[in-house]
Amino acid sequence: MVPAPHDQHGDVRRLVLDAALDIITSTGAESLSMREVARRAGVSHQAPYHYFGDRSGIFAAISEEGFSALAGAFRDVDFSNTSAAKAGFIAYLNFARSHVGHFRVMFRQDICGVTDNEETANAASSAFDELLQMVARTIGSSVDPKAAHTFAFTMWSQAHGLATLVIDGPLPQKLLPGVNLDDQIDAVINLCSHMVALEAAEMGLVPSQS
Amino acid sequence: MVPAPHDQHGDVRRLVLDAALDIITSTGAESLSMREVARRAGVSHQAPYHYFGDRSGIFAAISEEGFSALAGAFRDVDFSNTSAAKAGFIAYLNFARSHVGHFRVMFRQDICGVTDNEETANAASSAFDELLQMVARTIGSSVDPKAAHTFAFTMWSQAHGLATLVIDGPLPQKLLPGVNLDDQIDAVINLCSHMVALEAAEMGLVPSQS
DNA sequence: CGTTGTACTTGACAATGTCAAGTTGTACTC
DNA sequence: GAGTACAACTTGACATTGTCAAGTACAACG
Repeated sequence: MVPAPHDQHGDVRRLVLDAALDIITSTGAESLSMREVARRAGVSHQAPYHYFGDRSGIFAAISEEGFSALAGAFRDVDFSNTSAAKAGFIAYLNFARSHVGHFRVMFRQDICGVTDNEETANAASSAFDELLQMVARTIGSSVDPKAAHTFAFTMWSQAHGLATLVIDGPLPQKLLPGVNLDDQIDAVINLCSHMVALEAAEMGLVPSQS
Repeated sequence: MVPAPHDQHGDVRRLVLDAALDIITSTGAESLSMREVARRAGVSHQAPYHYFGDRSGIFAAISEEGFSALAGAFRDVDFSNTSAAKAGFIAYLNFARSHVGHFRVMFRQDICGVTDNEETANAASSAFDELLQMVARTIGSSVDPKAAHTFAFTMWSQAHGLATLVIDGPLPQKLLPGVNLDDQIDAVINLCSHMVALEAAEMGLVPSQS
């Protein structure tokens, strides 16, 4: 299901995907209608089906794209100025906030279809691998895999929960008066990073940094 | 829009709500069709509209119910055996896993409608208040409100991220071989609680407990 | 006994998801 | 260079959906 081999005029697949992302970003994934997507992409109402099979095919493609981009974002993190943990949190939040459409879809396997698309699964796996490497940077690589996994799930939960509550959840409405969203996010990230550093230090593997 | 004043035969409102929750729990919120709900509840295809106005009205009602139940779950937490933090994490996860239908809806204001239903907002507020109390139990009540808020958002993010990744996300597929889901969840909760306790201890407000 | 209001139901219609069957153009063979 | 094959669409059709409008039934109140 790779892009067409001979695509002469404008890449319809991309047009469709971008139209879908637009809709998802502005009105959410549930409101995505195949016909509306087609209309925005300027093609017939069946063209999207040609490329993606059905709605969940579009979601699966978006999900794959999202996980690839997330893996890339992790890979490009600059660890020189802060702890690996903090840099990771920031990268995750930046990704979520700049890829709202992708983010809203990629963790929802209920809408990506049970047809757990292989490419999507691969993209998700490589993002997870990057996460594990970030964890290794934080707690060292000599820890046993079980503990490393638990640590990874924990950091992932922290970042993911924050991103979710910011994007779709009620966090922005719960801000204390006078505190703006960006500052609040920073504060939470700092606290998370600090807690992670304390834990890592207690594990005796790396010195507390940050 | 409280339940009808004189409801003689079986409570249709409840039937509709339960049918909706069934569908959401098993196939997700997007696949909820008003007509299917009506069919399952054994009423005409317009009965749900009478009570809820439209789709988002049903979601708002479910959301309200969910936040009330969550506030109740927080209120009923037994703090005698563990730290407040750990008890809170456990309560949150238990709630999410036993109320999948509610949980899938309540944090998605995109589908609950912009008509931010007042009752829903109140229910959400009281759940958040309970959370703040739990935080006060953890870090003491003498901390300034800004720091307490940040702490609350942080713990909420941890719990919420974990719950989300477990219920709709890919966490269950990323388990190490030989580790089961419940044990992994426990391990993450333990780590989170420990980190929170370390942080609280460092803040010098309460002794590290757990 | 008439009025009012709630709790629905029935009917209708435009829009949607999706199947089936065209149409067009490129590519490759013989 | 005619024929075949195949990708990349389009057009048409149909059951199903969300939602508006109008009806019916029945308790409560005066």
